[in-house]
Amino acid sequence: MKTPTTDRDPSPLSEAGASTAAQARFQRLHKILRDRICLLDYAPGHHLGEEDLAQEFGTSRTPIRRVLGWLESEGLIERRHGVGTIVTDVDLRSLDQVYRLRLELASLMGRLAPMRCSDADLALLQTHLTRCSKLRQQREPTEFARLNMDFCVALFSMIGNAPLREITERLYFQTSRIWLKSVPAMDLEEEISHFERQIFDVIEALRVGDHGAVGDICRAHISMSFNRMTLLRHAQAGGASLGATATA
Amino acid sequence: MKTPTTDRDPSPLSEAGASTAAQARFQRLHKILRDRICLLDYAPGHHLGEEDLAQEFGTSRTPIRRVLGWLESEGLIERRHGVGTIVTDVDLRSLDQVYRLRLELASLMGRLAPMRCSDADLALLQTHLTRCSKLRQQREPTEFARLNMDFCVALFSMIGNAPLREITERLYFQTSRIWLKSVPAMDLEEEISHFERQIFDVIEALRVGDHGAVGDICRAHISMSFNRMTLLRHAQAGGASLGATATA
DNA sequence: GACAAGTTAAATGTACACAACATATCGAAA
DNA sequence: TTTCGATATGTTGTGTACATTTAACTTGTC
Repeated sequence: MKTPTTDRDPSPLSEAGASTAAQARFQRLHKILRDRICLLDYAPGHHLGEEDLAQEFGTSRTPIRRVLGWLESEGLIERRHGVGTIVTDVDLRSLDQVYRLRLELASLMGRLAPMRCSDADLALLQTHLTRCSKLRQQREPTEFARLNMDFCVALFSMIGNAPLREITERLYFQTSRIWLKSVPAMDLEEEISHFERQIFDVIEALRVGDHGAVGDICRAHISMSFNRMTLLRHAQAGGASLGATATA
Repeated sequence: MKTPTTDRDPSPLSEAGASTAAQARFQRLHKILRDRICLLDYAPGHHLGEEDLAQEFGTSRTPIRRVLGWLESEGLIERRHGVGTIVTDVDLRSLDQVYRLRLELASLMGRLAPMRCSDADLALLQTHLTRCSKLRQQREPTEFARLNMDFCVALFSMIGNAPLREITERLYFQTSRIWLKSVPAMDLEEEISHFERQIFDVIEALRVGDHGAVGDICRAHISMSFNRMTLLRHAQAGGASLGATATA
């Protein structure tokens, strides 16, 4: 119950689920650290000490180093000899490129191959919708972040084209935390409202069996979400240049 | 001179070029092993012993293990505790999925962002065209494989959208060796002829500045190449079921 | 007071010995 | 002859001590 580890998902990382104990531990640690990074528990620039992590998880540095190597290959952290391991940040130019690509990939989601959507999957998305409704009253950014991640992971896991699925997940994990950084400064209620509508529309499209529409819905929401974030950033930059109230 | 290591390419793997000696060695080993896998020097199923590699490159197993971990994250090898490390194979279903995705990504090549094409890049592609012309008389599959890889790497490095560039390279390295396995059974002269036309057309499009056309040309050639390979496979399968001359 | 060289501390990279694991081999009993 | 099992062998995973590198601190001099 503490760590579900999602054993219903046959291919979260690359291929079949963990067979040996070592691979199981590897995937567990990988997911834990990845979530900490993507949920801003480890913000960009945060220092990750191998020794500290080894002590926390009761192992030596060796398995930790393997996990860190994987996270490095995914572009989430950066290691420098003699300096340390830090969570990477993404500049606005790169972020813009990633989002433009994500728009195109979203269109392909249900078109290259039909979505793999069982009744259990639909039920899971329904729970996300319920969680989102409750969240409209709580308004906790942390819970919003986790719900967003849970929903996206669940949705992406339904993508029929395997390489597209992996790439979509990869790009999401690379950029979600950057978007998340802007959430506190945004109108949280509005964001939650938009997100709730996205979940609702996606469920509707899946229920009807219009898999192409799922991609279009996601594309539209990704686009609008990115636009709101960009607008916010420009407003902040403008306000800073005028009133000099920013931290910089 | 022995190992060019392409220091003109600012971002072959993930980010900036190797700064420390350790990272330089890592990238060198990574490129060497990746090329061996993708050029079928290590065919699918081939066993890669950590101890052997360590001895060959004059290091301990530790740096080797780091490189193997990276190759594993790229889907080129598979490691199993107590068994060994083997080069992965790709079944036809997965191969079909990858090619369908590559078609779509090719269309985006010059559309998401303009190609980064300098005069030096054009000159490099010209040398590829020259090499291809010479190859029409030599007809060496190995050289054809290397030329194909050199051209694709050079072309992909011009993709303006960084994440699309990385993904395109990644998918190419994942599947090129599978296509390469079928080359010996194909009409090599025809393949070389097609490839030469592709290079010529790409150069022409780049010279005119029609970056969108570059993607369309590549898409067309990828599509036709995959069709020829599929046709060949079906012919082999049909012949095997009729005459029982196959290895199976 | 400012600057520069040496020193110290902390981090990742490396090497090696050992543990855990899977498979092949050999042999004895039914 | 067949089958089951113990054993031998080879492979990757882990733990640990040490080397290498970087940045910050200290200290001495101009």
